[in-house]
Amino acid sequence: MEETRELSKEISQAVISRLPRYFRYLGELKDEGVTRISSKELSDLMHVTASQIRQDFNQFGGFGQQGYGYNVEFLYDEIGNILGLNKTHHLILVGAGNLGQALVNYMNFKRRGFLFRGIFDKNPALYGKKIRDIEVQPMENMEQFVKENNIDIAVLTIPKTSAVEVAGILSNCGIRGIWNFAHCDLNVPPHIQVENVHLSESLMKLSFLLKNEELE
Amino acid sequence: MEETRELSKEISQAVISRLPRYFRYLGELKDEGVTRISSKELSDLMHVTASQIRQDFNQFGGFGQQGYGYNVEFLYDEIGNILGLNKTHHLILVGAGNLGQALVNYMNFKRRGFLFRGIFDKNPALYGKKIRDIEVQPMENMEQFVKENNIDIAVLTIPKTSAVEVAGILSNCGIRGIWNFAHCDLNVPPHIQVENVHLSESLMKLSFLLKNEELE
DNA sequence: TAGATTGTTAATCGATTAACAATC
DNA sequence: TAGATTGTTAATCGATTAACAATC
Repeated sequence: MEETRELSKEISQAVISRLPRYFRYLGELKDEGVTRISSKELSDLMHVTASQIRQDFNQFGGFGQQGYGYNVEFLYDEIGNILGLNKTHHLILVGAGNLGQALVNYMNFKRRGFLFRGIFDKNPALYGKKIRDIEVQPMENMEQFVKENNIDIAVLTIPKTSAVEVAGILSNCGIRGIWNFAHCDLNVPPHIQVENVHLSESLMKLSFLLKNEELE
Repeated sequence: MEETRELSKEISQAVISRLPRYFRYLGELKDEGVTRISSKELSDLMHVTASQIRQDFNQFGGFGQQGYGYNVEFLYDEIGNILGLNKTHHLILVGAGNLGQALVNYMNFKRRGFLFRGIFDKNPALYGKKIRDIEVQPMENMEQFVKENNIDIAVLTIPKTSAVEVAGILSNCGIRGIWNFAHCDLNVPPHIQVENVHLSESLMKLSFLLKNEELE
C-alpha cells in the first residue's frame, strides 16, 4: 500500500494545513516591506509557537540562518513553490449555480495561477451564457474538454445527487484534483486528490461553538 | 484563564470537527430507512475506525446499547442537539457580493434553522436590492439591526481590508458568532466564536497535494 | 568575539487505536 | 443462555513543545 510513498518524506496533514496560512502572513509582511523575521516574531504575530514554526519549515529543509532568522521574500517564495503556486493550474467549473458563478468571478484565484478554462452545467437554459468570458457548456462536453485542454482541477459545485457520478467520469479522463463543494464524500482512485469544502458542516461547527459557549 | 471551563467536559477540536460528518451520514441512513447501526458498520461506511466512533460518541454519554448498536434516528437527533441544530439561528450577511448572494440563496441552511434576517453592504448601488426577499441595507444600519433583532451569527463576505474593522463593530453589539470568509484572521474577544472559511487556502492545499502526487 | 536564533533532538502532551470486561 | 456490541481502560502512535548545541 505504501510502496512508493517513502521517496519523498511524508508530510503530515497538520503541517500541510498550516502552509497556506504561513504563506498569507509572509505575503502581508512582504507587502509591508519587512525583509527579515525570526520564528519568535512570527509566532507572536500568528499566535502559534516559535517551535512549531521552526519544525514546520524544517520539514522542507533549512530556510533560515542562525542568529538572523528568515528572509521574508525568500521564505515566501519557497513556501509558494512548495504549495505549487509557481505553476499555472487549469480548472473547470462543474455546476454553474450561484456558488459556482461566485467562484469563477472571484479574481484572486487567477492571481495565484488558477485559471478557469471551461464551465459545465446540465441546465440547457444556461448554455451559452458567459461568466467572465467563458461560455457555459452542456455536461456532455466535459469529458472531452478535460482531455483536450490539459485540465488539472475540477471544481464541483453541483448537488450531491450527481456529484459522485460526475467524479467518476472525471476520474477517467485525466483530472488530477477535485475541489469538492458537494455535500458528500467522493470515492475516487488514490492518485486523484480531493479537497472538500463542506460549507454546511462548517456552519454546524460554528453552531456547536455557540451552544457550548452558552454553558460556560 | 480556564476557571469556568471545567463545568462542561472540554471537547477536543478533533471531535467537534467530526460531528457534522457523523450527522450527515446518520441523516442519510435515516432517509434510507435504516433503523439501527453498529459502530463497525458505520466505520466501514465512513472509513474511520469503530473505536474512534465509540470514543467520539462517548464524549457525550452513552447513545448505544451493548449487543445492539445504535438507534439511527435517536443518534441523529442527539448529535443534532449537540450541534445546536434544534435551535433557530438568526443571521446577517455582511457583504452582498457574488459569494454572499450565493450563500443567502443557498436554501439548505434555512432547512437547518439558519435564517438570514438582514443583508448589509457599503455599496449604495445595492441598497434596496432584494435577495431572497431581504433588502440590502447600508453598513451604517448594521449595528442597530443586530441589537434589535437578536442576531446570533454574522456571515462576513467582505474584503479583508474592512473585515477586521467590521468584526470589531460586531463584537460590540452582541453578536455571538462570526462565519468568516474574509482572507484574514479576526481578533475578537474570546466569548465570540469564529469559524473561518478560507477558500484560497483550501485551494492552495489542493495545489500542494497535486504537486506532491507528481513526485511519487 | 558575543549575541542571536536557527536546526534538531529529546520530552511532553494529546489523540487514536486496541483490547476486553460489562451488559443488553 | 449465548452472541453481539457497547463503554471504557490501557497501549500506541503522532504531533507539539521545550531545550540546547550548532553556527551565523
